[in-house]
Amino acid sequence: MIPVLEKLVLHWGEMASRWGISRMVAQIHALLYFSPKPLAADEIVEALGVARSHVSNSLRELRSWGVVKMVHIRGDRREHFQSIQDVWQLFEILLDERKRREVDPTLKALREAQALVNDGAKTDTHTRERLREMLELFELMDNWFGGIRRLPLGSRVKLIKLGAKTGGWLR
Amino acid sequence: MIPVLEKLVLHWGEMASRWGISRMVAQIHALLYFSPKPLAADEIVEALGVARSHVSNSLRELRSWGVVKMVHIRGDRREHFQSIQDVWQLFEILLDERKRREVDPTLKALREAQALVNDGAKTDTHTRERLREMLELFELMDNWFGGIRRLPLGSRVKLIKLGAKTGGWLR
DNA sequence: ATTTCATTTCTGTTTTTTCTGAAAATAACA
DNA sequence: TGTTATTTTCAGAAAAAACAGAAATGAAAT
Repeated sequence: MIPVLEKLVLHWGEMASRWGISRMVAQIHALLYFSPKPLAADEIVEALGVARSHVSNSLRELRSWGVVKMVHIRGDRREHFQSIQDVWQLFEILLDERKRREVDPTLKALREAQALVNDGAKTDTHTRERLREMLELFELMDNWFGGIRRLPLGSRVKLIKLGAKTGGWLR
Repeated sequence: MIPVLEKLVLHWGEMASRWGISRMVAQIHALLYFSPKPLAADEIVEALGVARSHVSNSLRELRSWGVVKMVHIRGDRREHFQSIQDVWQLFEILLDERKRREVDPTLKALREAQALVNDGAKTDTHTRERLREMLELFELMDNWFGGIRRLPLGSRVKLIKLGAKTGGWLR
């Protein structure tokens, strides 16, 4: 593997635990994203020095998220895999996935707790107030996300680019 | 523990792994956040049925993030702990921490890789292009975050509330 | 149809993370 | 200062996650 590529793949792997995914899944994705051509499972095995079965399972996970696609290369019997190339599309999938896993379940739990309180469950005033505020925050996040998600991708990108400029918010 | 409170604490614990923190840390924080009064370490031990030492370590972590403070209760020799109560402040700390752990190191790695390429390291054209795009995205995120972070908290909240409204972005 | 190559499933091992309990350290009180 | 209450440190046990390798399944080619 070319040094620069190797460095990136290893770093992706190191970051994996912080991103809440397994190291191998992250490494494989980095490899596919930065590689100039689709790779067969065996080539991934060779590049990363890992068990064939594990590559198979990791690829399944990546495909289930929609960040990696299977492609057929003519003249080769094996399946090949390639990552989505557009960073913004990748970013979007990542964000959706995180919201689904990290926000939605808690929003649900908070609503259920609120429902219990409304039905007269015994609760301290202070607890009730904290619950109300926390639920409000999560509802707001949910709406915010829904709102920005409804815009076409191009507008979202523009919006972020605007916000990145100094003073872009001040209007 | 009151049922509603217990439900919330258990849920926080379940979500912990998805949020990239340990279960106990999350449970303790939920307990302190929703509880009407500061709690002593022993009270946490009793409420959660966990080893004293573990509570101590988890509290240290929470304090290092600044989400939990120590308070003295007169007439009680023991230390007591309470969570920051303002949800927006909590949210902010969480976001800062995540950026620090999940974005900053990768931004650094991407810059280093880019520097290698600029210094003439052998790289495929395609790889180089993917690197450039990915770095651009991360730089943008970094700037965006820096920009919004520079606003006073109140403005940030307003901005999110605006974005949450349908059509709030369309102007 | 059977042989061959490729992929997946499954079981067990290794590694990592979380958590415990005893011992050491620290701080309050008399 | 000595005594007791409280907190922290640390080594290792228990639980969870990542990973390997063999066996089973499936799919193309002759």
